[in-house]
Amino acid sequence: MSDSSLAELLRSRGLRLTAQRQLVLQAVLDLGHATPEQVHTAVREVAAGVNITTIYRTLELLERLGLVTHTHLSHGSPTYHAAGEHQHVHLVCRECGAIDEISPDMLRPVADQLAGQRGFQVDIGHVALFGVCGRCAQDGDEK
Amino acid sequence: MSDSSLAELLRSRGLRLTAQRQLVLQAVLDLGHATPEQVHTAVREVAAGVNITTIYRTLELLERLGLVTHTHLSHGSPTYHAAGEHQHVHLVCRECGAIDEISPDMLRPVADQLAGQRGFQVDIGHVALFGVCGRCAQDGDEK
DNA sequence: CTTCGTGCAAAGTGTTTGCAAGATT
DNA sequence: AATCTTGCAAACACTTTGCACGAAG
Repeated sequence: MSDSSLAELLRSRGLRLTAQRQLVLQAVLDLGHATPEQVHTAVREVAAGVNITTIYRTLELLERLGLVTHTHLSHGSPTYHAAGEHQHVHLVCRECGAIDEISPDMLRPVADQLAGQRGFQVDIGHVALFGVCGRCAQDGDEK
Repeated sequence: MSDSSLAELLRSRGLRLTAQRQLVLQAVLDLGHATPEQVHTAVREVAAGVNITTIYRTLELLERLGLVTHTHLSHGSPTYHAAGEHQHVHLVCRECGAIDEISPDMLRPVADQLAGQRGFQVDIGHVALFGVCGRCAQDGDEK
């Protein structure tokens, strides 16, 4: 389904549809959100020879095309999402690293306020809230 | 002022008070928020020979001691803050990279809701909201 | 004088770049 | 056939580790 839109987007810019590009996009769609490394692993399950360099280049390309975006959750590598999909806000636990998702509606009032006050357009689908999750908060109390 | 608390914290754990540790803490306090590299630069203005390795190790130590924390704003290096200081929420512009700060009060309702609903304790002082700042939003429109 | 901390150099990650061979249109 | 893409290898930026010397308690 999104293959056709990928093909169109590429064609309209004089770019080419390749197996790698389809596979990377498919991997991001399948994985929900994933690091370049995770995408690489997923892609290689189907096409063994694909190089990590191509993953990076393709993710960047797909982002320029507006098909995916990325966020930075905690340390290390960025996480890629399909763009325009069910957006979500990430809750990242500093203790255990768990990543939870909540509806972006929760932040809408804040986003509206910021847009009104200073014209800042919050990318509401890619917010990460750091903190301590319920489980770890309990564990901490017990100590 | 915080030198004394640093000294106490170190002593209570059998660790030693060194010039480097004082300087790194001071740099973080002075800079408000800074990357390891920026801390390094600041420290070297006072003590030329201090190695970047020591900056990393000391920031990690100060974080364990609860004196500083770090966040990830956009790509690249983490940003260190004094812990417990005037907290702030970061607005990071995806286009121009500008970092703005707003009061954490704005997020308090959201934080309270999350704490109530699922026990997630948002680290409200270290939230980064990504998006497009007012200036870049305008520029984008004109294209 | 004992143990901890630092500097230095080297090894690790994760990511980007240059270029020739290969694929797509 | 023309030009975009890929793979490979090397370069990079940032961070961590091992070890011997130096410093703090």
